[in-house]
Parts: sequence; C-alpha cells; structure tokens
Amino acid sequence: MILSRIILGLLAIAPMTGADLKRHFDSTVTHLWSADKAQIYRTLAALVEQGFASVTVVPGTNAPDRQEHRLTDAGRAALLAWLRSDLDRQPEREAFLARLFVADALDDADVTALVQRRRTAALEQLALYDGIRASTPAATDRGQRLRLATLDHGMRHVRTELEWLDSLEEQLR
Amino acid sequence: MILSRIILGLLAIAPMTGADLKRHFDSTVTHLWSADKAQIYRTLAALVEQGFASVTVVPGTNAPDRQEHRLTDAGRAALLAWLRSDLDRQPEREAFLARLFVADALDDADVTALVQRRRTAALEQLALYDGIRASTPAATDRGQRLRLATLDHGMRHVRTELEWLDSLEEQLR
DNA sequence: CGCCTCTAGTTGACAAGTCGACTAGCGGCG
DNA sequence: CGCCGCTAGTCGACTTGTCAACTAGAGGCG
Repeated sequence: MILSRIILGLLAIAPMTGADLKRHFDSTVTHLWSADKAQIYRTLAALVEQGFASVTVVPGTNAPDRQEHRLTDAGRAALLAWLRSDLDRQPEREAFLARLFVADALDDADVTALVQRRRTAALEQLALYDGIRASTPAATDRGQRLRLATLDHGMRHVRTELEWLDSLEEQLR
Repeated sequence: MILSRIILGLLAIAPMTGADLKRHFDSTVTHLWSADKAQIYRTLAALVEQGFASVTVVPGTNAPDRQEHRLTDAGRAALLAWLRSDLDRQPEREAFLARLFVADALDDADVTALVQRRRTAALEQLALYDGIRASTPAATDRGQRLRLATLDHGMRHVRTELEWLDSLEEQLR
C-alpha cells in the first residue's frame, strides 16, 4: 500500500520505468523507504491493472525497450486520497534496541563492543546522508524543500542517535 | 529471526507462555518491536522444534493450562551468537517521510494539516513512553539499566522529531 | 440451566517483502 | 565469431507479518 503510493508520487514527478524507480529507491528515497526490484515491478503491474498508471513502450536506444509508466488522473486522485488519509500506523522495529534490551546475557566487554558497532553504523549513515544531500539540487520550489526536509530529518535523528550513544557509554563506564 | 531472538531474550528473564510474551510485546517492548499473537505462538513452536526452548504444561488455576516455555542451553547459546553477530541491516521504513516526499501534490493548507497530524502522533508517542517509564522499576542492575536505555532512546528521538517539526513548520510559513 | 466473559492457544488465508535465477537485446573486445 | 557486461524486465519460491475466526476450560450471573 505505502510502496504503491510512493511510486505514484514518484511518477507524479516524471514518467518512469521500473528500472528508473529502482534507481530512486537506491538513491533519493533510500533514507525513507527501500524496495526490492521484483516488488517494484509487481507493484507497477498492479497499479496499471487498477488504472492508476499507463504504460508506453519506448524503443530503447543502445538498450532494451523501456516501459514508461505515467500517472493517470485516477492515479493522481489515489495519491491525493492517501496523502489526506490518516497517518499509517507503523510498527516500531528497532533491531538494535532489541539487542540492547536482551544484552544482559553478554559480559561488559561484549556490551561495549555492541554499542561501538552501533556507533560505526550511525556514522556511516550520516556519511550516506551527506552524500545524498551533496547530490541533491538546492531548494528552489516547495516540492524540493519538502524533499530536503526528509533528509534533514534523517540527519537530525542520526545526530540524536550519536548523543544517545555517548550518554549510554558514559553510563556503562 | 530477530523476533525469535527477542523471544529467547525474554525467556532468559523468566519462563513464559505465549500469552505472557504477547503481554510483553504490548507493553515493555512495544517501543522497539511489536508482534502478532499468531506470529508469537508459531515462532515459539519453531524454537521448541529447534531445541532452543522446552515446554512444561502447568495446570491453570481458574484458567486454561499454561504452556510454560523455558530457555534451554542451546537457546542461550543461540541468543549469545546473535548478540555477538553483525548488526541486522534494517531497511528504512518511514511512512510519514514518504508522504512528505511526495506531498507537493497537496496545497499548502493540506501540507500544514499533514505536519500537524504528525505532531499529534509524536506527542502521543511521548505520552506512551512516559507511561511505560512510570510503570518500570528503577535501574538496579545492569540489565535494567540497558532496558531503560532503550526507553531513553525513544524519548530522545521523539523530542528530536518535535524539534524537526518546529523547524519544518517555520520553513513552510 | 444457559449465557457471557476471560484466558490460552490454534489455524487458514493472505499481504508484504526478499532472494536468486533467468530471458533478452545491444555494444564492445579480443 | 564467441564471449562479456550492461540494461530492462520476469518469475518462482520463500519468509515475515497480519487478520479474523475458532476451540476450549473456568467462573460469574440471572
């Protein structure tokens, strides 16, 4: 459901093929949603079947044919309906916190190592966000401002994560 | 996988039935993982089959019989192996950010309403965490300290979320 | 007595997401 | 020529998570 709406939202920016979408899920939206190739193609097929997108085959130059998908009026309506509907209830899924919650089974050194690994991961994530931001055009219109805000979200939260790790390590000392 | 290890971790604290576990997933660990009843019972059965837990039927007083599950040595070993293994790569799944990313399809008023709904949700979550903390014993041993740290994590992040929403609203004005 | 409710546990169907293998056209290279 | 690698797309099998209906014993209540 959510994936299908994100795809509609991306198609609202420009017509795209499954491969184009996959590239977005690996770069511009990777900080908020990820999707498998197979899942993208299948969702795309479902959207076409529901009349939310239409397909045009564009003969590929130096490559296979491209199946360009474009948003239909019904698709735009479905996107708007989702955007105005109640927020999706999202189950919390924090694998690292889960480990910490049951980490009393480890000795002190292993707990410290666990926390260290998390710090490394957080730093990598921060670097990733910096990379995405570097390759994103500056905010000109409102749409771009909103998209940049989602990146800002990620960066603020990673910084909070690092601060929390600091306080946790101090506590464990 | 992760769910099964969390269950092993909970069984390490005390022997439990499926219903006991469900209560934990609805209260003490709800801020980091959630699980459906059916999933818990099925995972529990798989753990028994793998020899990571054993079952004892305790005749219920004023209630149905209880199938108490206790951690076996193999179960404890599996838990330790997970705790020492590489961190689980978790796909980012931020439904709200997804909405914001494609929210340019909305007019200004609807975008503001969207952000407001998120603020409400964040405040509710903060209240939930306060509730959980209020019903949690103070930190006496290291295990309890670690478990409280996961709550602290949630609260810090909700506060960061609220700050981010402030800055977002200011930007939209 | 029949009915309701509570607790504990079970089951089937299904949606969502993951993984790996595979088709197929094109261009480059030795 | 045959092979490699690139891009686009397809498929089957599988895991994980969700939903709703259901069994079944115990106690309370009118």
